[in-house]
Amino acid sequence: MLERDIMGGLAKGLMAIETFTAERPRQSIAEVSAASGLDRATARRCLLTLAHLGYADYDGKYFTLTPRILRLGTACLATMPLPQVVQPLLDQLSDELGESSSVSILDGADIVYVARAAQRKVMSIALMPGSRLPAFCTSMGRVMLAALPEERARDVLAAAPLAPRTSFTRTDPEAVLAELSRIRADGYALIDQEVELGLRSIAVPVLNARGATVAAMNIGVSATQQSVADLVDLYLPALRRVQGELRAVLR
Amino acid sequence: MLERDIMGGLAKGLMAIETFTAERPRQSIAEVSAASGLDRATARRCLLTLAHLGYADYDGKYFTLTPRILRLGTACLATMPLPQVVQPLLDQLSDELGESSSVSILDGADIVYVARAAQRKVMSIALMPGSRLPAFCTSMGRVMLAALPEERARDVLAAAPLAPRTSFTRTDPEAVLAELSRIRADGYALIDQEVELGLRSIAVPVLNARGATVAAMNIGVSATQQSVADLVDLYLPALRRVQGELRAVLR
DNA sequence: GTGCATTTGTTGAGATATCGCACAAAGCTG
DNA sequence: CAGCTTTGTGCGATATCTCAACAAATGCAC
Repeated sequence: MLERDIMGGLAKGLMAIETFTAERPRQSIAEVSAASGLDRATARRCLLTLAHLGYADYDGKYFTLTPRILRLGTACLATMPLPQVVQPLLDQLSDELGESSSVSILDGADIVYVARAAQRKVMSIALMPGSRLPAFCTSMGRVMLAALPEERARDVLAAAPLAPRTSFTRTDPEAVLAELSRIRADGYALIDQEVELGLRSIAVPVLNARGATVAAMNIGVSATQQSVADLVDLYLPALRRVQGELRAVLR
Repeated sequence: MLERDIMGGLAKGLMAIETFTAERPRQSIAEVSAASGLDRATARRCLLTLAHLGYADYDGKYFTLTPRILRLGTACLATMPLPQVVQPLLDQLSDELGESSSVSILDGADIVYVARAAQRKVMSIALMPGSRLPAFCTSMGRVMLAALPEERARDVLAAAPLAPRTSFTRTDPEAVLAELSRIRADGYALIDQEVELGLRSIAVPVLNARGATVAAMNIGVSATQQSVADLVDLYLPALRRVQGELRAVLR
């Protein structure tokens, strides 16, 4: 923390918050200290401050985050015009095709769902706005990686370990990079059971009026019911249509 | 900030983050300073810290929050077993009735949506997990207020100004308190266009195995299509059924 | 249980960083 | 260019951080 104009206390507090995950929803002072690398005394003061402000609960031993924490994130979700704009279009698209569709944005090596219209349950995990998946093995993630300068995409792929999620997952960065250049040429990405067995998905970029990629939009289908060719023949045209509608609306 | 073990820097930073709303997605240093009450120099350091950590973007003039902020909240969302548990039941309920249903929890004087299965668009505003509405005028909010000790509910109603959202909104705390005792007796809450014109809604508490109210679940319908009697006759039984299923599952 | 080793929560003091104020610099506007 | 608003920057006062020590709690072997 030697840089001027950087507040160490804020950075440490946010680090402490991020140590709370689905696997560790309740943590003691020492656990937060170990997970964050903060001194126990510092972790303790962060947590007491969070409790004092209502962002955390404290039972004398363990801390848990309260829903108040969500205010920090929702300000950002509400900030983005995207969810409001795309939700009705997504609903319509999903109804029309009878399949789930979603819009997500890129955050580092993850995609973050910002809107979703679900139909049947193809996936085992429940996706909702705010949910995250790795970018490298998802159709939407690859679309957004393809929109980055090649060097940036390479950095993202090098930073994460590319953990396989199924036997189909491509884990070689070079193979993914090659796929990205195909995506750039074709304007869409297609994955076949790389995220989850039985799930195929096709995605296109969501472009703004200036042609910049601001998000990605996909349709996910059951591998047992739809072939790869179906995805391109049946669903790509619909995605392209909504892509055009969105492009006209987004500033 | 004279209290021991309270970190002023963290508190100030979180305040700065909370000044970002849907109405003010992009803010300058002076705007954040004015909105938060922080000194400009302090607001500047907070914002630069957030930008340095990747929680905010800075174009030299305006700051915007990045999706990275969502990590803080998603840890909490993922923490709660509720969303994953209720989503499938909510989907089924919503399909069966052809109406939107939601589950929310109480945070202070607000309800926070944690899961939602949307059908037609009755409401003008888009609701999604993380969205907030005032508790006093919503069916789910009243269900959860009714579950509090009377004194706590009185505090909540006294703290907020009870701003009317439509001409139907009840803004007298005593009237709402009387309604709460009716809700305690009947086990459900019903609102008629108090949140938005044309919207009626009925809600029941989501109880855990020990009978404690952990959330609320509702169904919202168009006032032009469903009478108040319909809500009780047609939809309450379905809500009660799901309530029972949930109670068996929730620890 | 008892004794011992380890972990955890808390407290204190010096070193260090931040806060808020005042002022300088830089844009805007007419 | 004057007047106003906003942003950037030293500086003393003040609060926090780090590190250590210590007490309480916990775990464990027997």
